[in-house]
Amino acid sequence: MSATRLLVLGVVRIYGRAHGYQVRRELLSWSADKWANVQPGSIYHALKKMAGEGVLDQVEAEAGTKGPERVAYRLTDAGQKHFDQLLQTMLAEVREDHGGRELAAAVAFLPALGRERAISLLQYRVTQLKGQQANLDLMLRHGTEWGQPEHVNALYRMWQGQVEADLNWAADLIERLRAGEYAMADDPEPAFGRPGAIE
Amino acid sequence: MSATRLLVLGVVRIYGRAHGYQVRRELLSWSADKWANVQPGSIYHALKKMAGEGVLDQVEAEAGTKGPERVAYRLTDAGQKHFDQLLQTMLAEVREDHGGRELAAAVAFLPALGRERAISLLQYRVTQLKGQQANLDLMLRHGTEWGQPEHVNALYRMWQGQVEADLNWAADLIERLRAGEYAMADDPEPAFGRPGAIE
DNA sequence: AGGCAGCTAGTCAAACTTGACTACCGATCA
DNA sequence: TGATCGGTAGTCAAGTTTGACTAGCTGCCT
Repeated sequence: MSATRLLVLGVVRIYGRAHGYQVRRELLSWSADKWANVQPGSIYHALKKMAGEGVLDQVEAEAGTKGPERVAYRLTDAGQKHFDQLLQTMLAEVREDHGGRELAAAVAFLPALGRERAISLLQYRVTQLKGQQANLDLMLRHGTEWGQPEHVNALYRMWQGQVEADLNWAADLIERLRAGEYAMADDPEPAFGRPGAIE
Repeated sequence: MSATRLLVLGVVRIYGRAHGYQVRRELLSWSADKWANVQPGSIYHALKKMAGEGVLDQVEAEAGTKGPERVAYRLTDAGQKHFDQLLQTMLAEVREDHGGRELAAAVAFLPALGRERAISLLQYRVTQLKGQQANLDLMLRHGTEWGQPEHVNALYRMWQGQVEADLNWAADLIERLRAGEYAMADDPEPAFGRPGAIE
């Protein structure tokens, strides 16, 4: 539902100022149309919607530039906050993220969170996932007792596998971040030599 | 996109004849509003749409029954075919199934496929997943060479984990089906004693 | 010069989803 | 008796997504 918003907002943030087609092209180059299904219409819609909400500012294109309209946008302060908010929520919260779309979008902007912040959000995610795991275990054990057809177990096993994979991934990512892997926005000395690779 | 269709169609199929609220209640009792996000509007919409397409027949409610309208539906022959078609596709095809919604819906009706058919569809799925796995491996190995920011690796690892979980689940389900687990629609002697549990 | 292929930029109707809302009925309870 | 609570059945406007379509410009070929 808001994977599109995050992606659009994030791309505008990267460019500082961007018009619709620019966002569209960038996202296409990330193949985001596949893993987050962002279609042109959704992008332009999100842009307009957010402009209406005040998280984006419509900046007129520099005069004299030829071609069609080309309306450009820029993040407002509220926009920055909104971006952070979305990013945090999507990384930390599990909810029925339809197909990991939102999580994937969040990971795409991972460095924008600080290293420590990313780590604690992921820890929160891990906690939630453990809770889900416990629930699913219960379901599997006592589900058939409670009159459900047995093949529903296959469903529970599927969800178990997904939750476990997510859990392992998150735990692994936490460790990598702790080890200094990946360049994060708040890393000191962003000089050459790559700040703190595996060491 | 069509998880709703399959669920609605499947419930009507089970009842033989059902009206909207009945379908809605049944799906709610499966918590399908959570794992497949089926909301009332979608259900009634799907029902009408499919009636328009000829896969469902509008049967008038028996006269004299009180209360509001209560329009009932029944599967046509085309409806049976459509149901089979959807079920097969969603079980076998991986595609960007947004959040496993479609797969979950398919598993809910697993017994409706025969045992052998379910097995071969799952085998097809396994094949596809192996292909995806190979692709992701490539991406992970040569991705950073190709100018992508390193944190994109976290994305690939996430997808890898998901694909692997799906793969293991499918393989496990195949074995369980082979071992005779779960009552399938085409099992011989559906007598008491549970046909062919683990043996 | 003419033309046409392809990129740029975005629009739009149709489809679908959301979930709050209406309205009817039976039962319970003071 | 009549107020009101909960279950039944469905509608509807608003919001969102889809992806095919329009239309201007540029560069290149002939």
